[in-house]
Amino acid sequence: MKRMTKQRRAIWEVFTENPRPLRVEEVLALAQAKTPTLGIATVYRNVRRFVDDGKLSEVALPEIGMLYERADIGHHHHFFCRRCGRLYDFPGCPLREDDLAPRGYAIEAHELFLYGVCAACREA
Amino acid sequence: MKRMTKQRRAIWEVFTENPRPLRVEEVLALAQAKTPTLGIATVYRNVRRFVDDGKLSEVALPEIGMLYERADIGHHHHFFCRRCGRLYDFPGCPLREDDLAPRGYAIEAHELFLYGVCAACREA
DNA sequence: ATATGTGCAAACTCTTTGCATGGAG
DNA sequence: CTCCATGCAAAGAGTTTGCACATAT
Repeated sequence: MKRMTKQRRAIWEVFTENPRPLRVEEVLALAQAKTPTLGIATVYRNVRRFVDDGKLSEVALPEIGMLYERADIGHHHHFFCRRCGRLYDFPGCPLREDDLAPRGYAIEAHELFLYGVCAACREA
Repeated sequence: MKRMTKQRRAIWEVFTENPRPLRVEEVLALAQAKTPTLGIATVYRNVRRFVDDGKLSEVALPEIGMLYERADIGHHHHFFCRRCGRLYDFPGCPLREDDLAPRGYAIEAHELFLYGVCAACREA
């Protein structure tokens, strides 16, 4: 990361101020509050860059698309509320990779997506 | 499903002859062997239709995109081999949905994706 | 005979890239 | 002062849609 421009700083701040998976369009909207001239190509270039540098993780959600969140929050999974459309981080992991593989297969990583109704929507 | 055209029949046959998740481009190539004039728009329209009718399931794979497979093969998960790029169905499921939800959340569905190296690639 | 289905091409969405300008170091 | 980064606009990839023609029923 050679130069810290105001655009790059604004994009990074969006991720620290919003600790959940964000879409590129959300990042653009939130960062434009700080740097109004910001263009979407710059957002794409910077999130890619942050991912390459290990500062952001990609969250590729079936049906929803690619989102990004800070990489330093540890292994966890995601829950998508079908009623309100919000995406939640669920801490922890119910899986042991050793138990998942048929003989001969080596599991190196996994992703688990949960769908349902969140606590807030169930109460409403 | 009002009419059984030769295109629709060819597309369906591709799924019965290839019982694994298929990309739209694969479906097109395989079905064109049966119906050379087949266009890609027809494939898109038909897989959508089959999904709506419950005959195909969508398999939305992070990083890979949307694939389709017969809906009658039951609950299972998918394994992506990082070495050869093949996608495998893994029978069964290591999860109990009841155990996954923090208090107040209702889990209605889940998807699990596994990444690693398949048995064939490990032997090679 | 009639309306659904097809094929083509244009439109659309999401993402990437080329290039001239701007600004961090 | 240099070179990396930005903004714009154009280019790509993947998917959807409008329309006239073809065809299953």
